[in-house]
Order: sequence, then structure tokens, then C-alpha cells
Amino acid sequence: MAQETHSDTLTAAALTLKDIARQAGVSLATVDRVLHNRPGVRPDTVRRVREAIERNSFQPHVAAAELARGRARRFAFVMPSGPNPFMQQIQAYLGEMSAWLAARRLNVEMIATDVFDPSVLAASLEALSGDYDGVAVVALDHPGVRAAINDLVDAGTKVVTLVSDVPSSRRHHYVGIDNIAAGRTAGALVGRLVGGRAGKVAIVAGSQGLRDHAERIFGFNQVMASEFPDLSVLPVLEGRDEDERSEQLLARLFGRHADIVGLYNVGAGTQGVANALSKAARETVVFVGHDVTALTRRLLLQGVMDAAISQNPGHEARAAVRVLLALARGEPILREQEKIRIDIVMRDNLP
Amino acid sequence: MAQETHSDTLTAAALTLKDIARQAGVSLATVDRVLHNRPGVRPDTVRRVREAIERNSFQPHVAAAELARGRARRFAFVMPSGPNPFMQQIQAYLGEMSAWLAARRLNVEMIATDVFDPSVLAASLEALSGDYDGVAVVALDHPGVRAAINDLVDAGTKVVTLVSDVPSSRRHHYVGIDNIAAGRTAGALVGRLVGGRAGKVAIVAGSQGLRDHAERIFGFNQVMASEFPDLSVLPVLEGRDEDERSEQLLARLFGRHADIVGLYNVGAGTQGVANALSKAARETVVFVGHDVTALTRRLLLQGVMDAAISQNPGHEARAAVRVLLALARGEPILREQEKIRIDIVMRDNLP
DNA sequence: CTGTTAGCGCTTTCAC
DNA sequence: GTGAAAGCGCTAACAG
Repeated sequence: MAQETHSDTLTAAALTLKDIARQAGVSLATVDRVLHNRPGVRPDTVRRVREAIERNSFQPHVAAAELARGRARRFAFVMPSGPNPFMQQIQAYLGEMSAWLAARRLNVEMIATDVFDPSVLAASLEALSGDYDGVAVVALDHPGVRAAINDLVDAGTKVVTLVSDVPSSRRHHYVGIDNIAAGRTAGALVGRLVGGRAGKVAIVAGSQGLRDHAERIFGFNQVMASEFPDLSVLPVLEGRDEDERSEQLLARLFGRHADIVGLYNVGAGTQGVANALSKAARETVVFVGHDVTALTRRLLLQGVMDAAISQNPGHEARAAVRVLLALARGEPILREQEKIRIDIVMRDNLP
Repeated sequence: MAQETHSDTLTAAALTLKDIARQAGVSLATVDRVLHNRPGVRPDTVRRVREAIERNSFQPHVAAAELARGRARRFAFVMPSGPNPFMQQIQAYLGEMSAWLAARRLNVEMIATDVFDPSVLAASLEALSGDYDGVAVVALDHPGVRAAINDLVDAGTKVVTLVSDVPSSRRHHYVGIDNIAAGRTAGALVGRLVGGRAGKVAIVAGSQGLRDHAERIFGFNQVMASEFPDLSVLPVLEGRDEDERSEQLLARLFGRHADIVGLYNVGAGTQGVANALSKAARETVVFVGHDVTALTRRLLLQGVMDAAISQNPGHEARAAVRVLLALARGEPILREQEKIRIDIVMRDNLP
């Protein structure tokens, strides 16, 4: 009855290994070997089987594969041990997935360690070797850490870096944002929200030695220099992500400059920054920072903060698990799905 | 060797139906019946089995369940038949999932129909009854459509509304954004980016009869009225999402008002809006619209558009599939994961 | 190098 | 009302 209606089917085929085996004139086991690039098959046989697979665009049934392998998969998440609200959120979201994980017989362990000490981190990673199918790690970019990651990879463990990358290692995937682009976004927001006023812009970071902080600052300065000539960026304050220190440094800066119109907080220490702003009665300063936490949420609602650049921690946690699982199964990764986007959060689109 | 390291395991248990059966003193089949609320089990037996399940917080193995049921699941996506770039993106993303779908033996069919004619849409939906495990539909909010949705639900089909909701129906889930909040976000952006100038703000919508457009306008006006008293909103232009018409209406408006500082484009017809702006040489007008398409991407890069409010079409496509699958399997839905966020996209965080 | 076979943990008849 | 048993499509021993 439905006129004007046109239908179009995606997906099809429900062939099985057995069908492929028959077409290629071999046994189940041989097809399985070819499918998983296992040794011990004559090149010619490999070719015949491959052809049969191609010809039918055969897709093995994941559920059957999962069931047949019997043992559960083990993943480890290596995360900073300090009381970092962002990391705690990631852990909380992993907790929310526990039923989902259990239904798939996936074991996820959280391993807290001092990720800021390269030798401790490297040792923690080395200790994991052989015990896990996959490891997600919030990594410091350091030669010792890189070596530890490469060792894990060589041992057959799938490795993804989380939030902070080690691009020089052979990790299989990075789950996190492009921090240069995040810094540029922050710059564009500060510049635009200042609304044409001229003046100075302050930057508070944890440390310029941290790769992600350095990259954000780089992107921020890029945009400032090229697009907002009326704004001049002051030297970076290093607050070590601590409230007290950030507040003091900033208070001193406010004392010296009356014409600060914008402020970019690159890392944590947000409460300190907010305190400095309110004590100096600089409510009109445009304040842009990172991440949606209980605190930044409140500051956004109060109008103290104007925007937060955010990487969705729930998405990061789930993406890390899905990527490790896909890697372990040999499935392709849905790149678009696993990409972590740079979210701009203002009061009205608070998640 | 790794000092300073503390570990913590999530998930556990790898019990099977058989274990539960033994503990409850019944057979496999009975546990299965209880697990799926199937009839034909004495209340007392049900209780005993339930207790055993609870006691062990037993989670059936999805892979085994999936394998055992044999037949593939069928889902239908009912979408507008016109050449709408946003809808085409959703379809493209479904296409990208085809290997993923095939590996899970999921069949997804696209059904194109005139979703703007309630009787045609209702008929299309009725025609699906009984043939599908799940249906995702871009729905018009109309009594006939509501009835058709409810009929599907009664027939045991899982139904999710996509992009546009029918809240009064008994659909199982809505995959899409909160359009009032989206309008508020647009309002806040226009207001803030105007940067303190006073003046008028124009709104171009497809039609105020469309639920999502009406909601966005509502949210937009809310913010304008309460937070930007220096800006006055002009009456809504109805461009029917057509380029030509939008351009003409807007050109006439520019002719009558010299002090327009902001522009909110609620729906499509974006090219027409951009033309009107450039022909009237109103480059300083703050222009905020919806969705990231090839066109809006270009306009953002050129600086013609200042921001786009976006709902990630890839995420919507995948969320719809995952939600239908979870509903069909009786699994819980990861609400946080499936929630569609309101993305603010500016030039520097273009995805 | 290749094939045979016994499960993996559920669902689903079909008996009782 | 309840139980027994035959698969679902793979993987992994083990035999040849």
C-alpha cells in the first residue's frame, strides 16, 4: 500500500566456514588457518581459500568465534594514581559498563601507578607482559616508556595510548584528542568572545613539559598571532595543576596588568584560577578552560567560565575498550566512531 | 617490581546457565524460560531461579545466545526520500558499518518514503509490521504516525525515532538531540559572538510547523529575551528549506533593516542564506546555523559562517543500530553512550 | 601440510 | 510444567 516508497538492502550473505571450505575443496581447519594467517598451509592452498573468501565476501560470525575460543579476554587500564577528577570519570564510566563487559566475558583491570615517573611507569608496563590481551595506558612520552610499550607490542599484546599519546612508539592506536587543534579552538573562542576589545591574554598551564599542555599552548598561540592582532599573549604561568599556586601566580599577574581581557587555563587548578578572578574582581575577563567536571560545570552555569574545551571521558573509556576488543579479534576499527572529538561546551549545551 | 602500583579488577564471574540450573535444582530449559519471562513455569520455580540468578549476578553470554538463535535480525530505517544531505550522511555511515553488521548477522534495510506526508508515512510503517525486529524512523509528529508506531510496538517490533521525535507515541527510544537546548545554544553563540553591539537578529527557518524547527526557535528566543536585551529578534522567515526562497526573503529583510547584526538559520537552505549575505555585503553579520555538511564546512572555513550546531550523523546512525540491537536482545542500553550531544562546531574544531 | 572431532553456552524443538 | 538433546558456526587439540 505504501506508494512512493523505495527500499534498499544493506548487508546480506550468511555463509559459513563450511561453505567456504567446500568451495575451496579443503577442510574447516584449513580455512581457519588461512583466515587467521596461521602458518602451515601451502601457498597455493592459501590462494584458493582466499579466493573463495573474496568471491563470497565472507564474514566469519563473531559470536561463534567468541564462543569457541572459550577463555575470557583480559584488558588492563594503566592510569595515574593521584586524585585527578578527569581520570576518575574515566574509571566511573568503565564501571558503568560492567554488565556489558560481563556479558561479553571481558575482564578489565584498573592499574594505578605514577605515570609521571617514567621508570615507574615503564616498570608497571613491563610487569604486564604476557598476562593481558590488551593494555590501555595514559602515557608519558619518554624513551623508557616507549621501549616498554614496544616490548608489549612485540609480545603480542594490543596497546592503545589514552588521552596522552606516545606517537614514536608502535602502539596500535591512540584514543584522545588532537591537542594542537584543541588549543586552536580555545584561542578562537577567547578571541571571538572578547568581542573586539584590545588587551592582554593570560595563559595558565600545569607544565610546559607535558606534551599535551605544550601542544595546546602551541595551537592557542598560533590562532592568537594570526587572527587577533589586538590581543597580546602574556608569558605562560606554570601552576603545576595546583589550585594554590595557580591562584598566586595569577593574582600577581593581575596586579601588574590592568588590561587583561582573556584567560586560557590549559590544565587543572581550575578552582585557583576562579578564585584569582573573583578576588581581583575581573568578572569581565573571558575565561576558557578544559574538561567538564563538577567544578567547571558550576563555573559555566555561574558565568565565571565562558567555555570549556572537552574530551568526553565516557566516550574515551568506551572507545578504548572497543578498540582493544576489535584489535584482539582482528576486526577492523570504525575510525569515525572511535575518533575523539573536541567538544566546545558552553552553558546551554552542557551535557 | 612495580612499586607504587595498585590494581583493581572490574567484572568477574563466568558462570553458565548450567550452573544456575544446578543451583536452582531445575533444568537448562527452565532457567532459559525464566530468563526471558516466557510462560509455563510455576511461580514458585520462577522465584527459585530468579534467586539463583541474583545471588550470582549471572550474566548470560551474549555470543552464545546470538549463535544459538540462528536466524539473523532484520532492522529497517525509514527515511525521507528527498535529497537531504544530512540524511544522506546517515545512510553513508550505515554503509560504512556493513562489515560490522555482516559479522553480527544483522540485516539493515533503508526504506525511503515521503515522511512529510503523514498518511504516506503511516502506511509505510504499517507495511513493515511483522517483518522486522526493529525499525528506526525519522518521524513526523502526527496522530496517524503515532498510531502506526504504536501498532508496530504492539506487534513486538522495537521502534526508535531518529532525529525527529514523536514523544506521545510508545516508541522505545529517541535518538536525536534536545532541540530546545540546541536553539538556546545557537542563541548564546549569536549573542556572545556579536560582541556587545546592539541591533537586530534575523531568523530563517524551514517551517514553524516542523516540531524541531519550532523547538529550536523557542530556545533561541528564550536566551535572546533573557540575556541579550540589546538585541531584538525579527519575525521568523519561513524559507521551506529552499535556497531560492530563503535568499529572496532575506534580501528583502536586509533592504528594510540596516542594523542586522546576527542571523540564525534554523534548517536547510543554507546556500541561499549565504548568497543573501554576500550580495548584501553583510559580512560582519554573525551567522550561526545547523549541521556540518560539505557546504557549511566550506562556509565555516571561509569565515562566512561563525558556528554550526551539529548532531553527529555518524553517531546517530550507529546509536540507532546499537539501541535497536540492545532492545532486541533485551540488553540494557548504555544511556550515556547513546545520548546525542549538541556539538558546537567552529572552524578550528571541524571534525 | 591437512583433516577430524569435541566442545564453547546458549536456544529450541519435542517428549514426558 | 518441566526436562533431554540436537544444534548454531566457530576454535583448538590431536591425528595422520
